[in-house]
Amino acid sequence: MVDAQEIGAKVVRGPYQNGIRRRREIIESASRVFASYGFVSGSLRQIAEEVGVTPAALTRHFGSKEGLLSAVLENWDADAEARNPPDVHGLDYFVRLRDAVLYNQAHRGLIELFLTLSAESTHPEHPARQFVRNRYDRVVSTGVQHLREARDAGDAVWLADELIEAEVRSLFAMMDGVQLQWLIDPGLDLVGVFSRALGQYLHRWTGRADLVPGQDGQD
Amino acid sequence: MVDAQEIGAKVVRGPYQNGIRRRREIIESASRVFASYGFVSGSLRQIAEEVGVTPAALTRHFGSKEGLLSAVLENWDADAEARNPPDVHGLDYFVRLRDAVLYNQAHRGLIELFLTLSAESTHPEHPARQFVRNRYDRVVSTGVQHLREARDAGDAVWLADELIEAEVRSLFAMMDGVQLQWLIDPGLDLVGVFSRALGQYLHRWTGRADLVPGQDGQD
DNA sequence: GTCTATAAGAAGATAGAC
DNA sequence: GTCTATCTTCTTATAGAC
Repeated sequence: MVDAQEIGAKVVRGPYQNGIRRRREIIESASRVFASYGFVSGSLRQIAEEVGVTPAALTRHFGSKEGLLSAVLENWDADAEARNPPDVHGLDYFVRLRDAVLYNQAHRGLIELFLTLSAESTHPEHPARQFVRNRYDRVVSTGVQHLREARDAGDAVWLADELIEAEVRSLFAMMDGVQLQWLIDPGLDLVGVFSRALGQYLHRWTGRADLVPGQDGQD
Repeated sequence: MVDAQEIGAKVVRGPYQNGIRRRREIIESASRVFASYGFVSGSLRQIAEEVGVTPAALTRHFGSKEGLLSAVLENWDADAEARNPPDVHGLDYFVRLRDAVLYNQAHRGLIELFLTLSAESTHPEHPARQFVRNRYDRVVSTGVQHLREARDAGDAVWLADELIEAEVRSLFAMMDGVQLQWLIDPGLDLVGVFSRALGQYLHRWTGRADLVPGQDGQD
């Protein structure tokens, strides 16, 4: 990689550094605002105020409000991708979901953004519709792949492929739903309820009882 | 009941009838709009246009936009209340959930309204926040009550009360989540995925295998 | 890069005519 | 009961100064 400051034998004192930092600040602020108010109701003004610039600066950076949404979604995806280790396979993938929920509990904005945009993009003309749908397809097919792997390796009981998809879909549905309940009532023992239910899925798939956590959600 | 038209021995040609019908039309239209766009983004203009009146007529009827939301929520609650038969107890209550999902599938607006408002009211200052939270508490405690009843009658295995609440919460979470997936991708076999997952809960609670439906979701 | 100023429109709500 | 007309505020986006 060539350092941008040395291109053309002339040292360019960088406005770039500031621009990149600003861009990141804006995306983070926009994520918060879209998470709280949705894309339609969240305003550029609000985001600009949080960052400490004017709304005009935002459209300058991202072209339009939808451009900003795209940047937020890309950022979200990249974050999520970077977070899950690539060497986890089969049943371990599902055991790890407990960590994902733990992470979400500590980063409320993430799950808020996901659920808010998901519900909102239910509408056919929502700009994030395709993104949400593709993401769900990806998540489900990843889950299916891992459960199939576990089955073929003999770690899980035999399940027909259609049943595997139904199992994976209902597991992720439960995960989303519990997180929604937690958003509505933060007093809920999110990790406890989730990991117990997760344990029931693992128990059913493997026949092993040692995968069901205690009632406090600890192993 | 006294007929309003006969009060005071004089026949009053009723503007009431029209008013009541209008009111119902407005509430139905508002339910659709709030379901599609959420409360914050859904506009009085849009609703007024659907009904064929001006926005001023709406604020005349309901005082404010929030007043209209209250009417929508009350209407929704009353509908739901009227729909579930009161003589269903214990395990039957959960078996009936399959019918509820079937009904929701045929009335997409209902589940759309619920999920849209739930996600939206995640925000502390949303006017429907308390309503959504109370409704969830009611749903969960009703479920807990029925499962406890089943347990005490010997229809379900013994489960500690805290475990019962976790089971009920994860079941309703799964139900919401599957419905969300269906809203995002209407091609999904909603009833199939749900009733299979429901069957797994019933199977776990009772030990009976005959409660798990076939892979096509039929009994 | 960020600003001010402003365009062009849509929002909720109110006043008063009919 | 519903209308028209109007008020105030807020929206996204653009033009041009610095």
